[in-house]
Amino acid sequence: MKGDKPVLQVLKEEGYRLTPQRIMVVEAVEASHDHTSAEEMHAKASARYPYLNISTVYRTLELLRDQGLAAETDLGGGRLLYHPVGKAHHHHLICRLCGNVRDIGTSAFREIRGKLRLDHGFHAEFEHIAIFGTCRICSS
Amino acid sequence: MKGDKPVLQVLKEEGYRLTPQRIMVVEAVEASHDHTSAEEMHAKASARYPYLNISTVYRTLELLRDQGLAAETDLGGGRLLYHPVGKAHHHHLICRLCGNVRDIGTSAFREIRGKLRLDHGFHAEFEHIAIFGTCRICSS
DNA sequence: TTTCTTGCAAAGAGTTTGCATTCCA
DNA sequence: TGGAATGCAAACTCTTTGCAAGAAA
Repeated sequence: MKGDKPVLQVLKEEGYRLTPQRIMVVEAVEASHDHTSAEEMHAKASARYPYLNISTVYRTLELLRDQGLAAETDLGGGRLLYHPVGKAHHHHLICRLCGNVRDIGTSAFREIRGKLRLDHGFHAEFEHIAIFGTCRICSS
Repeated sequence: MKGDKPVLQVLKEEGYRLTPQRIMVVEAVEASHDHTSAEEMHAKASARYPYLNISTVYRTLELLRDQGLAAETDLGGGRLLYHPVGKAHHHHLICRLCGNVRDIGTSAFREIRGKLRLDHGFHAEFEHIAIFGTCRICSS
């Protein structure tokens, strides 16, 4: 995180050009409440700006990630997901049956985090854990 | 899990042919102490049986997975990993710096599992969690 | 103008699939 | 022998990259 400056302003100050494509991708990242893939962003942004190439999306996401302006997460499934930094950390309960994703806070993991450090000397990041299972509705 | 019968015996009883290729893959899975990718198995098996196609490896792994004879895990990284079933469940501490993977038991997660069920009615599977972070050595 | 960005197409990695050939039971 | 399994090549998904054309400052 680079303070609370708008992402576009940071990019500009770092000497990067504010092209329409980059603006679109930045907006797509900021609008992604949940984690979003490059292809989803491309689809979303293409609706408003038809001439946006998927490789530009990837390049911009790479730029944002390297600048610490977007978080890249690999939750499996063969694709990378992105989301704005600065949002509170959270984990995901993913139902195998209905596919529903529910976000939960980090409090439940606080204890185990300490335990891993104590027992294994391991500093867990525990930022975006995907927990698979069965949700309340589907298991009843 | 289908009892404790040897994998090859189960396959035979289910009417699948025991080809040299399948035997090689089954042995590769059973020999994989850690999780192993299809390509690693192919490389290993090819050493002894040169005419083993990678697509046969994939097909056999799919068969073993569907028969409940091998576990498939997606720990991210763009590839699927396989390991024998029957081994005790465990989780992984993966160091972002040195890449080292350390297995830990499930006891640390027992508590949180109950918590998720209580608080969210969510039945977590918690079988193969990948926890990223920094290991003892790298963080010192 | 001049360097940075983009688009396009091609190349990757990992995985899946169609089809003719091979081979196990 | 007959049906299942394999090998091969092509396709497929997601991502990266080289290079010429285009655009921001």
